[in-house]
Amino acid sequence: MFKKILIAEDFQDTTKGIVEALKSRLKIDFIQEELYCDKAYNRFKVAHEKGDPYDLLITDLSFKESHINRRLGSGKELIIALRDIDKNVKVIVNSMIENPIEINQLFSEQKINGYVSKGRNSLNELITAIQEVHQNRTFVSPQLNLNTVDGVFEMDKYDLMILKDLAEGYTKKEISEKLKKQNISPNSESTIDKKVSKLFDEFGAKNTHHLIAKLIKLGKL
Amino acid sequence: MFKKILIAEDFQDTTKGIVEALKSRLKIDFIQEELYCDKAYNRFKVAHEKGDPYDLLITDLSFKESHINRRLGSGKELIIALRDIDKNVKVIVNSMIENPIEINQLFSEQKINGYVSKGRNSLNELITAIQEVHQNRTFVSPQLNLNTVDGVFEMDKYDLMILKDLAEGYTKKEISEKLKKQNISPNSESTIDKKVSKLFDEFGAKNTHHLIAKLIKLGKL
DNA sequence: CAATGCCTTACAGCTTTCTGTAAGGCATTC
DNA sequence: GAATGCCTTACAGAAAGCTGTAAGGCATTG
Repeated sequence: MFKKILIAEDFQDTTKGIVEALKSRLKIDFIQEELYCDKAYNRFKVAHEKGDPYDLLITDLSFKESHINRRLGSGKELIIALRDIDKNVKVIVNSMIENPIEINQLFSEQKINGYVSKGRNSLNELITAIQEVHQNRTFVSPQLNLNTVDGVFEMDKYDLMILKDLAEGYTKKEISEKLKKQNISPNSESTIDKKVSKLFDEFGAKNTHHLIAKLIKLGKL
Repeated sequence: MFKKILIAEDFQDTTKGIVEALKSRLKIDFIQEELYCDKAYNRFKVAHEKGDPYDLLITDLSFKESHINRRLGSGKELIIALRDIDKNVKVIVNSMIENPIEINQLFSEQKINGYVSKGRNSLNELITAIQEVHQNRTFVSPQLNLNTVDGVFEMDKYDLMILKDLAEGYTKKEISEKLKKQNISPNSESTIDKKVSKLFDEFGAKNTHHLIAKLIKLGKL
């Protein structure tokens, strides 16, 4: 099992939960917690130079801004920086972000080894992820759907297009005209009405204001 | 000190971190964790009916959606429901939300006793909050600026309040009525219209959809 | 105390949103 | 090929959004 683990996570309660689980369930005794990306980076660098490197990083993606220490502001930046020091160190991301595109990029570009989506089972998933990654496999929280990477969005893509335009202040009439110009069908104002109304039900929104707000907060727009 | 504490929080790692801290630092031995609002509600209700009620609730505000159990979808809804059972139970909110308006509403309308903003020191703050609330005082994370508690809102806060309600699907008529009920002035539909129109100019938005989208992306809503 | 400017409010009108009904196109099923 | 279901579209009416005008309140200024 991993000997030295570095945790970068800015929520104190979350960090403590992870450390507790790692110690009790995986019997890992060297765990370093860091609340800031820069500090995590320094820890990692120093350990590497001393010839006693960390062999696993568990990091969040989003970090609150702070007045000091702001060279590295996100988990992604941290990973990129660490990859300059050690190309092969294992990395597991533990974050509430669920955007498939973003997650896939982390695997393909930052070469991360596991992705755990924070939630009701995330501590158990993290344990599994660590075990999988230790066996040189990758891990992704099962509830995430990373299938829709290439190509087939179809339905959703159409809806998203409309919603994006609405969020940018276009009226439905304007959107209808826009679609006609681009030879995209369906394109009637009426159909747009129906589509959006259907989304009200799906997302429990009262009206378009509400729907747009919800979708942006969900990171879908 | 509190004897029975109920924790409602859907991130498993966070929950474990809190439980660990409460047990080790406050020597509280009866702690119930729930990952769903509805389950927390049921726990609370049953305990109350049996004459062995919880005396503190620690809850998050945002909960991930789930397929089952969706009567209560947020911490706020949970608190409102619990207040029907027990008007006086102490409540501490532990959330990453930092919007002063929203937080003030929780104090004034839901009568919460403490608010801890998740972050690099939130576990320590939570411990302090519990001690303060146990002494019948309130607690708010010091980094939060909740100056504008009673009566007189500043320009910005007033505008933000309106925008936030719009983003939640309220119509301007409804918002006007809401303001009148709370004795906040100005409160006419007309004034709300003017205020929002002015914000269109300030933020270069074409209409309300656009404005809401921009403000959320800017992190102001 | 008259003049000025700013804010609040009411109202009018015009546009957009939202919802329901109805008709036609198209594919599937029996 | 008749029946069925789903999607697209048109249209209509009610509600809400948006914009401009006008009137009154209130404080400031000269």
